[in-house]
Amino acid sequence: YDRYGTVDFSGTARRKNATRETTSTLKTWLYEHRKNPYPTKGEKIMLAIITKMTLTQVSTWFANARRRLKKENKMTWSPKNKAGDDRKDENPREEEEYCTESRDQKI
Amino acid sequence: EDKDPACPPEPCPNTGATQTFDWMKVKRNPPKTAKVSEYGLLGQTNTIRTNFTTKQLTELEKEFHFNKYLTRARRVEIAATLELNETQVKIWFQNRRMKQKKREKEGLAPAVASRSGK
DNA sequence: CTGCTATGATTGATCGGCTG
DNA sequence: ACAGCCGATCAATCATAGCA
Repeated sequence: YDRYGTVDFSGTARRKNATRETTSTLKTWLYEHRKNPYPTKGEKIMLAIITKMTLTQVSTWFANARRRLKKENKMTWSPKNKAGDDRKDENPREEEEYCTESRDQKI
Repeated sequence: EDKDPACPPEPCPNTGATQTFDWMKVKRNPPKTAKVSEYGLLGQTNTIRTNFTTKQLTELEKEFHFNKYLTRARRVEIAATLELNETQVKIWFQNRRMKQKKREKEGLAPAVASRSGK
């Protein structure tokens, strides 16, 4: 459809949410690589096969997941609820003085 | 490499530690589609994602159908006609090419997953 | 049934690398 | 030197799924 020309036409790509197994696989990979959650093309293909998703969907999933995580800056997604327990992240942790890297404001 | 035999349906690692990895700190430069508004200052005219009008998109799409790549001259022409930056036109074409490629690749071999047919 | 949030997809634009 | 392209990713947003 046309990027929001509101041309919605009946039946066009019914976006379906991923199944639990699928998200579980992706989340596991993401967590195990939380230091560098950027799967290579080969890894994406592997994950795509395992989850039966397309390469694009896997890429999109990771892109969205990464952004979400970054936005919340809190890796607390896994359980996110269910049983009791949960939120608990005090400490705004804003230390990290602005490191040295900074955009040289080339005068 | 690769150790993940069981792979329980639940990562459930939660260490509580809200670590912040460097990839999370990556900030991108804000789009600087500077266009110097005719209205003078008024804050940076744009710093945001420009929204192409339907007309502009239609023209761009039409041109794209004509040729996938633009020449400098053509780009200048189009930019002027649509009131866009040459850069915006250039970027639009690049993105459009990538989009097309992706589409082809995908719409031409999605059902590879064995038959499981249904 | 209603409202809201989680999530998949789209797209203008950036980043780094490569090339003519 | 250097601009344009590619591939990947970002960031903001749209639209819908799905649950309270």
